[in-house]
Amino acid sequence: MEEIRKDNTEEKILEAARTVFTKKGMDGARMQEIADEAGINKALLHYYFRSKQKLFEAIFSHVFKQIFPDIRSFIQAQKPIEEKIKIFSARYMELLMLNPYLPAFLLRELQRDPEFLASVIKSQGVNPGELLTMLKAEMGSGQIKNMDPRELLINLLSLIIFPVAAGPLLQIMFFGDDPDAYNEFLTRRKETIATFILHSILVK
Amino acid sequence: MEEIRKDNTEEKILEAARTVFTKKGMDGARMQEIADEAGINKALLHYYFRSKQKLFEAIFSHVFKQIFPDIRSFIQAQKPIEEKIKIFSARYMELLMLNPYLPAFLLRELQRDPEFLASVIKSQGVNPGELLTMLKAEMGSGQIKNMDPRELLINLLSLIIFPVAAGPLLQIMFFGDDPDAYNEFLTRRKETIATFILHSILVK
DNA sequence: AATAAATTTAACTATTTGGTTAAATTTTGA
DNA sequence: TCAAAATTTAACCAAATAGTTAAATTTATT
Repeated sequence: MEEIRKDNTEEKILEAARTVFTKKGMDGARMQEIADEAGINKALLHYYFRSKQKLFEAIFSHVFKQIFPDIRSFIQAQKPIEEKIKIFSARYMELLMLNPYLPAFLLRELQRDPEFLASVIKSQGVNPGELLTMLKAEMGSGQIKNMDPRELLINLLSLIIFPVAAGPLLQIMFFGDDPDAYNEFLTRRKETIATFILHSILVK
Repeated sequence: MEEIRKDNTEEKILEAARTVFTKKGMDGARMQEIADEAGINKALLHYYFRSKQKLFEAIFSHVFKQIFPDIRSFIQAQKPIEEKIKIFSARYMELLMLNPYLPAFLLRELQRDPEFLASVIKSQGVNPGELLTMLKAEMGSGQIKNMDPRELLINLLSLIIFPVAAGPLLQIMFFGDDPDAYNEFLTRRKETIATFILHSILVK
């Protein structure tokens, strides 16, 4: 059936575009390079996606969904706050370690075109309200210290995302330019982030 | 004297280039736009800086020095660790709030060309060794909990840099797209970052 | 005033790049 | 086998852009 074939080619293109776009950004990416990476020619690339912009938007939305996944999928409401934070940071770190280019790509593009970002956020229905409410509840029940829940969540995201986004820099400055040493560090972080945060916020 | 005049124009160019490059990145920046921003024409721009690459390298090094300033200048060795961390995060936050485009610019470009980054780091003699040694000493004397000092320093940098780098995103997602609310948040952070960290690492 | 340097003007080159086109070929489903 | 869809080939166009050039003009130095 054409559909399978079409899906395959479309998949190949999207995968290739993701690779090139996340590494080089919208401005640095070349349609020819995406075609090469997908193992097709430029004519076919435009046959599937009319323009670079269209292709970019498809990639951006996709990547955005990836990096703001459905939080409910990895937070179980009934678990204690310790578990929630441990699981959240471990899962998120794993996600980023599999896609190390995503954070810096997102940060770069959202600076280039904040309006587009806003439209994606709206259309995607990203809403941290639920998470914030949950944190607020934990504070109300005295499990963790009282503070602006946004601050706590942003701290958590900072500790998870920044070390991946700044990977090349940290690797050189702190790990003797050794990718293995850096990756071991990231792996350890899956646990140490939660520890670090919990030490700070748990009411003892 | 020509020197003063030359300096003025060169300064104007560097300032303009900094503005355009940090906002749009190497790939997105246009020489014409830099010339316009500097209030000169393209011919003169090339008269001062032979190529876009040369100009970019000048900017990158400059920006890099800014964002990795001489740490000794704002950490006094004799103060207790609480003070050191408070002052460090407050000063660093102030620096970034005055230059909000720097973090995302750095992250973007270091991903585009890690080799160039490495050469800049070497030539600039950036070396966190001193800071790490200081932290290790504080741990040895029982002031703060024992941990990998790199982890502590990276946590500190994460909490400071990420919320600025992800500014446009956070502003939309957490602050109702209100720049004032977001900026107040950043201002509060000058203190809350230190509090958050100290709660986590101080030996009570 | 004379000279040299800084700056502008404006046209131009060469290259890159996104995108198109049309014809040929291959693949696929009916 | 036939028709439609997918893919390739190869040439092409138009726009953007980095960089150049040379002459004219302005500004500063002596």
